[in-house]
Amino acid sequence: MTERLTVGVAARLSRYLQVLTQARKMGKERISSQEIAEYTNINATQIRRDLSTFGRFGKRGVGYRTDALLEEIRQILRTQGQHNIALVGAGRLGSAIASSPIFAEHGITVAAVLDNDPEKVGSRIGDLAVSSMDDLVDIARERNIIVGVIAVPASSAQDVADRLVGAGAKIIFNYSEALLDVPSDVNVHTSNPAVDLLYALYFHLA
Amino acid sequence: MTERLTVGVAARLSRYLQVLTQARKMGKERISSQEIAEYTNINATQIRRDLSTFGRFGKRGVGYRTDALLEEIRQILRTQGQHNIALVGAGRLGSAIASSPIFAEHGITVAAVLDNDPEKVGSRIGDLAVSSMDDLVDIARERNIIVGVIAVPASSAQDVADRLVGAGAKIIFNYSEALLDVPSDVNVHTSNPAVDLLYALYFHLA
DNA sequence: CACAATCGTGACGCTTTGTCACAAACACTC
DNA sequence: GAGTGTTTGTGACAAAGCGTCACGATTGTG
Repeated sequence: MTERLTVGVAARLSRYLQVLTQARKMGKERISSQEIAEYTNINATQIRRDLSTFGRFGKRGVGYRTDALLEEIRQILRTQGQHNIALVGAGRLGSAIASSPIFAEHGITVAAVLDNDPEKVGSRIGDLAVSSMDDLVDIARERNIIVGVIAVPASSAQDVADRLVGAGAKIIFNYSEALLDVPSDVNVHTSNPAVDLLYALYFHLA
Repeated sequence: MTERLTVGVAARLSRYLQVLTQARKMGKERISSQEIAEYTNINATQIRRDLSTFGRFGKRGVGYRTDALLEEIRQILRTQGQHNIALVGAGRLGSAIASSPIFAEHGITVAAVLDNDPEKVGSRIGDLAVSSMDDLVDIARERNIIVGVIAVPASSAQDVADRLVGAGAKIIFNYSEALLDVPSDVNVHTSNPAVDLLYALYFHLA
């Protein structure tokens, strides 16, 4: 067992993953640290240093093989397998997430879409049927789900979070504005585009 | 004119902003560095240090006044005003973004929704009419827009990015998987939930 | 073979962050 | 109004992380 990566390194590896995935899709077979640097705004030397910690993946004078490097990074992050996630909320945002191809590319499967609204239960989103919230516990157990995504209005977000935790979720992606109260062994990632935007604006104006 | 903040400080201030906004909505009039720390996983001492760089906003023995601190931070980030953004893509994701209350709370107005599809042009999303992409340049000039949000499939994302740049956009939020090529004075933020999820998974499994 | 490109890596200094410690200010109770 | 507990503001210092320069090693190309 290798030591645990620091937050910074893991974050940068994730960025590399993102760039490499896209590069592969665009048919690029090789990529240099310089090119990755342009897309990520991360220093090229830093990139090489990050990668060389885990092995010699590149060829001098040539660069890295896109495919191979992608696999290496996934291995480092130990996320090569298939992961099932549960999505709560079958509204506009939920539908958008469920039908996005972005997850499948990274080995993540939206294994269930759930909603409280009886009218939505049973309807189809992509090739998934919307399940009732009452089935959450069973579904989570059956499909080995530890990641939940919350795509409901802020008013019911805490309730959904409680139920996800009750069903065994350990990682929650929160797309509502609500601040969630969860046990300390559960990890919440709240995404707030508005705040990210203000952050970006600051650097633009400076 | 104060000096420019470092990336780290600005990022943390943004997190505080997020927490404070929610705290205010929940009717909390005062908040302590300790409480902010619990929601952000940022050290309480660090929080106090960050804030004290810009003034003495808190009261010893009491904490910070939510309202006042919120305003202070917005002032530090120089983002108190009203900001107009253009949203391209009137599909599921676009609609979800356009009708989210999350932006209004932070002084950000979705000033225009645009789409290529003639069938969508003219239809309403919330209280906005969808405009044609052809009107982008005019709209951007009239409403002083420098921020564009891309909510279209990856295949047309680069095209949209080019047109946004042509219309004067300096900050682009990209919700597609595509890697975008833009001039160096334009700032691209690509959001990839799948990669963020792998990142979170790594720390869970470790 | 000469040359250009690119990786891998040592070295070093700067910046940022984490942490302990503690005085000053405030609220509350009795 | 004295005493107690809470919380901020801040100094000091150690640890970690990052940026950068430099340079040899390796590979592809003409």
